[in-house]
Amino acid sequence: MTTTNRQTQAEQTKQRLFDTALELFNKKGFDNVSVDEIVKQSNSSKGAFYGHFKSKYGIFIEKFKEIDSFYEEFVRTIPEEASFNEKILLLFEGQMDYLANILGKDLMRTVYISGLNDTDENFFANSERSLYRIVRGMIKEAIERGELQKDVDIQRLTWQITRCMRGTLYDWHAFGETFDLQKESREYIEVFMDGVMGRYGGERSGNRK
Amino acid sequence: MTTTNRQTQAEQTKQRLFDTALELFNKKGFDNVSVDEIVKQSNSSKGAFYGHFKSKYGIFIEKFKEIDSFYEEFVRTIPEEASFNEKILLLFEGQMDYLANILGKDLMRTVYISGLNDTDENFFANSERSLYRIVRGMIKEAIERGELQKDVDIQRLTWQITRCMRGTLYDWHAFGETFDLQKESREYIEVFMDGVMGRYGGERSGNRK
DNA sequence: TTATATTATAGACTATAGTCTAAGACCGCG
DNA sequence: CGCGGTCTTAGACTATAGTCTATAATATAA
Repeated sequence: MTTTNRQTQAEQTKQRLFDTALELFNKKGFDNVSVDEIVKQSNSSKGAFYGHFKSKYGIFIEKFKEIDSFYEEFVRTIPEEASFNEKILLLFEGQMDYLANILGKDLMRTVYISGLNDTDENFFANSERSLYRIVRGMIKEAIERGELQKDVDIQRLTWQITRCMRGTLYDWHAFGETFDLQKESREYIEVFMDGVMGRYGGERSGNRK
Repeated sequence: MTTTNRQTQAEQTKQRLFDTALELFNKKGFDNVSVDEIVKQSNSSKGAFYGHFKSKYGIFIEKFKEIDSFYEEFVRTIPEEASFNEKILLLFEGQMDYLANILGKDLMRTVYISGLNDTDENFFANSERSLYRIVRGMIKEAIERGELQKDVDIQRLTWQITRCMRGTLYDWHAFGETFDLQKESREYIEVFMDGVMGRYGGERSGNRK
């Protein structure tokens, strides 16, 4: 199955549309860029655009998916010996930093809007995302180390912990400029993790239960 | 400042648009109803529509605001003697029931989309909402009763507890049909409240700290 | 190599949310 | 009563996301 010339061309067209769109979005904001503008500046066409992307949102969603390689990189910087609780806190910190400073608020807003529109088949619900695999891994490790009880429902806890992210990120947009993402994120997950450790903490976690 | 005939007329037009729109939304779904269709079926016009509502979303947002009178009613059914923790759990249960069975998922979806679009001046961020006043009231009461420590940051805790609602409701849409709102809501807030009581619980709460 | 099938792209077209302006109806005031 | 001003509404108009169809270029198979 060798790559034909035509496929290469198509890939280049897609890349050109992608780069141009991102550049325009960053310069003028998602809402102030039209698809016509993107295709014109890419010397391309509507047909090409919608052949490569499902919608205008598709550009930002594709960019957003890069976050998974960030996660993979980032977890490697987390010290092996840190406790489960510390690891989760570090993950939140790193993630929020990446979202705010690399991807940006406008991109995240559109991704969250898509999550509400494509009510099925959206990225959040895909349990194979790196993020979910990483959190599941941390939970499994914590169980092995006796930090969490053996009978924790791993999948459920994964959804719950990542829901803390989604809730905080939603509020980041809903609450406007005054919202301090890092601070809010940390304070919130700290409380939640207290609850988690109180409920599911194993013998090695200092849990009194 | 007596109500003029003209104001009455306008109010009737608005009401007609409102009722017709809701009827159509419920019948066909928000995305499958056009504003043209609404105004035609209301024997009205675009000008009238946009004179009364800020956008197509405005209809559902206005309907959503009715939830505040529901909250006011509902809290009166919560037993005075219940603990802070129990009160919060009951509030969540009642709320989710109302949202799922009275307002409906489609309405909630559009309200949550609006929260992401009108990044300032949206309903969530308005701290005078009944919901927020009620939660603040519960927290204050819990402090008075010694269930929470005296130095709890009331406003912060209010935002955090209600963020549990927002996170869960976001997931309700993002995770499609398999998501059991009541179950997810309860399990999530239980963990969070464990964290809250562990951190901020007073002498009367059985907190060991 | 030629004929047939496939596919990427161009761009006209559609659907629809929201804007804008004019006009008519009603209001309050003299 | 009548006049100037104001509010409500009608509906044409604009902007724009997304669809659809035709075409040309390329791939494939004989």
